[in-house]
Amino acid sequence: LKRESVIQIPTSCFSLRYTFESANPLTFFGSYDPADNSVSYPVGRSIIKVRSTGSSKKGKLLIMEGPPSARREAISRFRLDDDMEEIYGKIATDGFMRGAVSRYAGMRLTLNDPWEAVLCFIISQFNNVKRIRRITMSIVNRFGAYITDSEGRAVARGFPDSATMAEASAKEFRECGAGFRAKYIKEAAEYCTNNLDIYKLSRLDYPELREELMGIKGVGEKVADCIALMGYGKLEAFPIDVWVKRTMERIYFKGRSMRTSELRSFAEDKFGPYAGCAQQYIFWHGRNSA
DNA sequence: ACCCAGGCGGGCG
DNA sequence: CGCCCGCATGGG
Repeated sequence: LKRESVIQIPTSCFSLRYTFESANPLTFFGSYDPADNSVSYPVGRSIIKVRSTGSSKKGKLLIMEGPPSARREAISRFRLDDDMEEIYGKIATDGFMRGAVSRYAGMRLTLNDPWEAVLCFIISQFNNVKRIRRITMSIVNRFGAYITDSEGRAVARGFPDSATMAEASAKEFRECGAGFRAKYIKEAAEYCTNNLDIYKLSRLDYPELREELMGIKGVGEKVADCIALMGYGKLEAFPIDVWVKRTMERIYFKGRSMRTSELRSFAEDKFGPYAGCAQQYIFWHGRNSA
């Protein structure tokens, strides 16, 4: 019997719950258990479970169960090496941002597998959070490879890779509830299997990466920025969706209607290299306080 | 019934 | 370029 490893690491300024709930890829294919404040999600052929203890004076403990790689995976996935003092200092520069950072203290961006990010954010377009999760889970449950326990019993499914999904038809994605996005999913799966190795794009800088990603059908400016941010960790990426646009117009432009290009350059000037982190707080706080 | 959702592609001027 | 439209589907 293979014994799963349990690792504890101290964390500071980290909220597992806010991080999970804030509509990032983990929200769409992971699961959160409020009973023990834990998040479980598939990585390869394993399930990783991460539990965060209550606050202590020395910070919280993060307890991980899973394969030996669980520690490294969780540190990467939840960006635990980020210096939140530094980041908050750079983005909490006005009343709204201080309020957002205070209300959702410890909410982190997540860093996900690029294909996970491509699929989740294609599904996200012109959609709502609840339905994004239902569609994503439906696809995982239909196409993901079984994950088995030590006795060979299937306990869950992994995130399906692009090659597996490229063999499926748009009709099957429509049956998962994807609607008009089904054809984008089909084409993206084919493109990322046959024409573009998205795992080799990590070496590109943000502008180059953005252009490459926008070569995928169904990936425009906003979705490309989400993928750059949450699939490649480009913190300067600033995705502008309806909530970010509305909130920025309300807070910074007296309710005037602004072009996306104007909001982008405004954010670049105001938040610089941490614009993506600021964006997550604008999005989530703006949406939940509307 | 009507409006909206972490937008995008295509067509038009 | 910028702007406008249709788009699948389900919840408020």
